[in-house]
Amino acid sequence: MRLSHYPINTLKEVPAEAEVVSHQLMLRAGLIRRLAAGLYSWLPIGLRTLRKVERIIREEMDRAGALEMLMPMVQPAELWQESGRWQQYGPELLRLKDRHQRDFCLGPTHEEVITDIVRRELRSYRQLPANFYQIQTKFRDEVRPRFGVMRAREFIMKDAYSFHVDAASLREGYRAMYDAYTRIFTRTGLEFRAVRADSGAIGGDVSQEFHVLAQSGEDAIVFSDGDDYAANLEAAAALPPPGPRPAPAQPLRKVPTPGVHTIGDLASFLSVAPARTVKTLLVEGAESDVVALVVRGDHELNAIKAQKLPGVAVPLRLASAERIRAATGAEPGSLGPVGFSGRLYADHSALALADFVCGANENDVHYTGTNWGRDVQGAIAADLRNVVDGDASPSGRGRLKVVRGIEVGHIFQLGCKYSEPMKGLVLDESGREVIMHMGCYGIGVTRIVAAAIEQNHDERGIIWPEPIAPFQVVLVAIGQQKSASVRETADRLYTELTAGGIEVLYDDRDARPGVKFADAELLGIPHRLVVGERGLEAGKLEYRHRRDTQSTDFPAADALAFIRSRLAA
RNA sequence: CGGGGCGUGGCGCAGCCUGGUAGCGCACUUGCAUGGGGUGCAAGGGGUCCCGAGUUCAAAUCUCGGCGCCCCGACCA
Repeated sequence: MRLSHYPINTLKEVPAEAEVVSHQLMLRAGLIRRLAAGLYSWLPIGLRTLRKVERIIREEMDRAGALEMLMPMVQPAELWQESGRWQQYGPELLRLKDRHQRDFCLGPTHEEVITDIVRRELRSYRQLPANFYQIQTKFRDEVRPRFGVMRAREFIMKDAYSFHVDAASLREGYRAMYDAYTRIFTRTGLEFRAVRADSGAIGGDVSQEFHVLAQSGEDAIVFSDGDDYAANLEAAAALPPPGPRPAPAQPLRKVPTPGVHTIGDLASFLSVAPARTVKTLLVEGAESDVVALVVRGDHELNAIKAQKLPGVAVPLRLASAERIRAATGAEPGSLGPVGFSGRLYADHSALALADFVCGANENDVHYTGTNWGRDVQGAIAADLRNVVDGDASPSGRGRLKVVRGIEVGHIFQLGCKYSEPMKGLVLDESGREVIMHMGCYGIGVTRIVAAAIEQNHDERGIIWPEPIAPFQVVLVAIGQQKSASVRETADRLYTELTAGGIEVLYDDRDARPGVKFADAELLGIPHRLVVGERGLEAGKLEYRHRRDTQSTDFPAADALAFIRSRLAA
């Protein structure tokens, strides 16, 4: 492509709405433009990268034996009522009516539609296993779309659905998708990690997420330095500390703590480590009561773990101030387990403490020297907290490390969650009707592009991983308006390289060198070729990789071979 | 949804407090110069100041209502 014929401008200034680098750079480089909140147009250069990502996904899905198809984005309400999600899904599901006042929604995902197709088409176990996928636009009316294409309302997703006679076949199909995903993310050139996940709203039993590692990631993921254990922070188990709890050494004592409402305040007021204190959170119970959750002062409550406990309302909600007062007689900030009469869960680490500090359920008063058993009865041991750096790995080997990640893929063994209510049945070998087992597998295609930039950029702009760069080579002609030899050489190179199957972005604009270099770097094209009068006189061209700090000269005559060798490198 | 902030040429912003001619930088057009790291000079084009109502002789500016967007907290590819 010749830049002189490309009318999209790059931006020198950062648009105010863009907070994260990938969003800023995508706008500045002219890859995307915003239409409305969470809605983006893909401009030609951005679309080239998007298509490359799609191509890699398509090739690997095909190779894994999945069959591509395409389902409508607009879906009838009946299917969603059948699966029960018309009620469950909430406001993220964009609902609409047609001219006959019939209810529809914009598909946020396609389990219902595919299950409907499969239950009509597949009758026999002999047709299984089957895996269907599509690369298609999804719509989720996000509460707060942000970070550009990273969390947009409309986005492109690759979604695949597999169907099996039994759980064993599902596990096999799942494994095949795991392998395909590993190949896909490896091929995109991104640094990623597969982690165990909580299956959340989509449901099912087993699930793993694929994360691109990046400081700006919205998710916390943890892995062990001792083996291959890796999990989303939400799903990472915290082990009970080893060894028995020390015996009580101090008497229970009330101390006034005026104005102390946080663990930080408490720790400095009493000069104790936060790890010697305990915080008590009251949450709504399942039976209109309140449930107390106790974690060590320096730990954080894990909401996913907490809402799985018997008696806790789903989704997890902190109790209101009034309910807290009614249950304890105190305000948040002075709560504690001593004398609490309702259901009481305590995290393993909190339970391992002796002589700890906690609220006294009396405003501005705390206890010191608190001990389980002696002062608090009926605490149920549970894993309630987020793991932290240095915790022992649940695998039993190594220590955990917490890093940030961007979720770009998620695979699930759904089991019969959809096929059962929607009657996805086939006949098995013995002629009996059995419910199909189902897996589903998603990739955020548009999100991969943003994640790639988060992981690969510098102060000058994007640095595309080669497999998904919009062009392989940027050809910069310097002073071609003045110099016929520069112009002719650059034109000839462009023709030659393009004919040789190389994707070249040819900067033939009547612009100054600085402008061209700056744009080439902002756009992040991996290989840069410069044609200038200076080098040409010596029969040389200049080559520089986007990650290099220095250019290298090479003979103008071997351009094609030279570039080929660099592309292969 | 709850809390904070912002809506002024395509983009980034000033002006608003203390009402009276709409301004700066980038981008764009034209000309001249320049020609290896966002070049210089000059001349231009482009704005219902988010919308509506009110106060006033007069509203970008003050008041009220609406809409839109951004940022901070519970979800997801």
